[in-house]
Amino acid sequence: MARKPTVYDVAREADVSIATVSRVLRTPERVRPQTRQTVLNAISLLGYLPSGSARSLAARKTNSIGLFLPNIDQLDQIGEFELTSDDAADMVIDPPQGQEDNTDSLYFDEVLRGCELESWRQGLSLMVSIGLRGKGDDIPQLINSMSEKVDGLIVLARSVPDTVLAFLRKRLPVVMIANAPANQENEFDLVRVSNRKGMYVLVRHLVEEHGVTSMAYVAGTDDSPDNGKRYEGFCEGLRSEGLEPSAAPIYRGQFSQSSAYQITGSLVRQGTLPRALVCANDQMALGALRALSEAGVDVPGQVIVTGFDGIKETAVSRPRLTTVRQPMVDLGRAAVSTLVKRLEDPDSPPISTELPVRVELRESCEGAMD
Amino acid sequence: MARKPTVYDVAREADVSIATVSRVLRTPERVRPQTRQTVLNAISLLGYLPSGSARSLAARKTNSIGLFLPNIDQLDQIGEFELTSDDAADMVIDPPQGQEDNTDSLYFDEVLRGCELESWRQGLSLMVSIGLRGKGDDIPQLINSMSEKVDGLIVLARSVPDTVLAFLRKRLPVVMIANAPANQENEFDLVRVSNRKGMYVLVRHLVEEHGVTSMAYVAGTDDSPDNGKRYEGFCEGLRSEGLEPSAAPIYRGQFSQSSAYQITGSLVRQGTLPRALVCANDQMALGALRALSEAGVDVPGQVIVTGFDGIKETAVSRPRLTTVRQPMVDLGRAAVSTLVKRLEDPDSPPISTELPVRVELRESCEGAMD
DNA sequence: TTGTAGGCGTTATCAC
DNA sequence: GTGATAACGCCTACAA
Repeated sequence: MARKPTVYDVAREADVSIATVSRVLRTPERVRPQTRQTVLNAISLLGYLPSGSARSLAARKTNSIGLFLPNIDQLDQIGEFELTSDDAADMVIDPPQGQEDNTDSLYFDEVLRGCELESWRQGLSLMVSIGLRGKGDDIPQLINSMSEKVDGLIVLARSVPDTVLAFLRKRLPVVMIANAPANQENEFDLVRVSNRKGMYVLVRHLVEEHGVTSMAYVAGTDDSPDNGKRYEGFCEGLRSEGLEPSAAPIYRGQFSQSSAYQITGSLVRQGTLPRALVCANDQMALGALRALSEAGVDVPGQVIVTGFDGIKETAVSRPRLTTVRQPMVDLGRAAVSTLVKRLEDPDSPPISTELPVRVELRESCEGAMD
Repeated sequence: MARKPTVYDVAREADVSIATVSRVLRTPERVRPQTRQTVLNAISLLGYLPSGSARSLAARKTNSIGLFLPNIDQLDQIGEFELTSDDAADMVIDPPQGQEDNTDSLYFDEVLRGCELESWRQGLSLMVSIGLRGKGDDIPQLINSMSEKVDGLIVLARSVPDTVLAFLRKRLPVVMIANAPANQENEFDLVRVSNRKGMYVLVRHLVEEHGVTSMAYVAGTDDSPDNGKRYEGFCEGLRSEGLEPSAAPIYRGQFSQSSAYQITGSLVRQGTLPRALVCANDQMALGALRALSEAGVDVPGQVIVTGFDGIKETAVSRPRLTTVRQPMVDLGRAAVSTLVKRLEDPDSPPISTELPVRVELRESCEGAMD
């Protein structure tokens, strides 16, 4: 493979000017069919492929967009990767499961799918990157890696530190998925789900269909807007049923299985289990389920448990978990769609979209009133 | 936000030449500290961000690589996406699970993670795209979308038609994950796992530790090289234990849960269940498990079941499934690593890497001999 | 150490 | 319908 052919090579081969070659590619109808064919032949003969860089430079846009996902694991621990061909097979007995946090990645992967899909439909290329860790030192690296190569950015909540976010935002359009930094909600293009409404509907269902009057809220970290919105919905749901939210205990978890596992364990030992444990996410609901199962507490007979997010495990746990499913793929698609709008019209006011969620009823609350 | 600032703006602001600005960015040590600082100030004052296109054009490389994943769903069915803000929540009872094929995506997502990770480590940007469907019509679209913007490509097996693959290969470096088109195995840079060895070790384990002498192979589609290699390993395993491979029945599935579910159901009804069902992938093993469970057949007591791939469900099924785990993240990392080598040295001979797999023993074959 | 100038491969605006 | 030619924003000898 010699040097890559350019328009000049094609032009020479077809005996036309480079302008004509360009036209054949961009506006074929403005070229006489015969000339066009000659050029096309030359192109395929030489195996010519236009240079994206040159094209982007001239057109002043890249037709690419970037997506930042949160970093799952500690990237710090990632070392060299050694390429060694090794036709072998180890054997292990009952391998431990991965860190529980990994299941989060499912969420992101679906969002990614959505972005991929919609970018493809819109004729855009999608550039993907894991987010940055805390230190701002990585900014130069970030710049080199991505933002200089795209027309706009999609950022999943908390995948990029606020300072970096501010930096990027000054330079190119940014769409946030899930939520913006505190107090800047109406300055960003935003795509999110109706956390509040989902929890609201769920709580009302518990009261109306299952006669639950005593429920506790197992919260996530308080700095999470998701958690905040969900708690709001929880309170509103209670209130709309004539129940007093302040009478419902809050137990503070960390969005993790283990946190809810411990909390639930304590409640069992103290004998202070409510009729229903409403968890701020699925991971915690699963943790609660595990603790209850180990304690021999019947779900949903004695205690109802609900989650939030709709991760895959909810459909295979025992009992299967009632949850509020987020439309993750649509989140991605909506984000791309929003970004495209923003690129077309840079000065329009912020676009905010709230996608509906879906309450999915399963055994963990089913038939509990009977 | 006015027009984006360029080197010229920065140069003017700092009262230096554009060459100096460039040097500050690329080779800071060759600039007097004082000048450097002036330039840096101007840069941050203006919010200057170098243009990736221009840089790539001048440097004759993009520092980006592309990844093609197979398209999961039928993209044809994907329509417009309408942006509508809708603070709502539906409710459904016991929603059906997604199409079973979706679990495949887990596999790809992990590969993607690996690519992402290693690209990041190597300072490269990663461009992601779902593959193309059969028709070659999409080639122009493909060209515009991706190959013109990257230095090299990573392609997951069967995510791109062979014809398109041939086209791309002529124009830029391509690394295949899993396997190359038939009869071209030694022309490609390849990264794969030791399917053969994994199955071999598994089969020997079944014979030696569990005394299994009667086993059946539940195959995937025969056009799959994976399936072929695994079957080879199966046969070799038997042979090495003094058993005759041709005496072991093959049941032809489609890599899908339902196919194995039906096959297993038939075996139950016919009363022709072997001591062990060795499945070519996890999906089929799960299907078999389901059929056996419904028929009241004890696993592993009466029948041992094994899978291949190591998808997440294997760790939560009942009983949990013995399987051969593919190091999916490492596949991705190895692919990027290979591509980097190829880019550094375009003319070296094809690089082929085979990563070791890991046999994971769980209840579906545990204690079966006791 | 710093500046000048040519080139990277396209697109787009003019004339012809 | 086609062909010069000037951007596009950056890099990099080569000079100064």
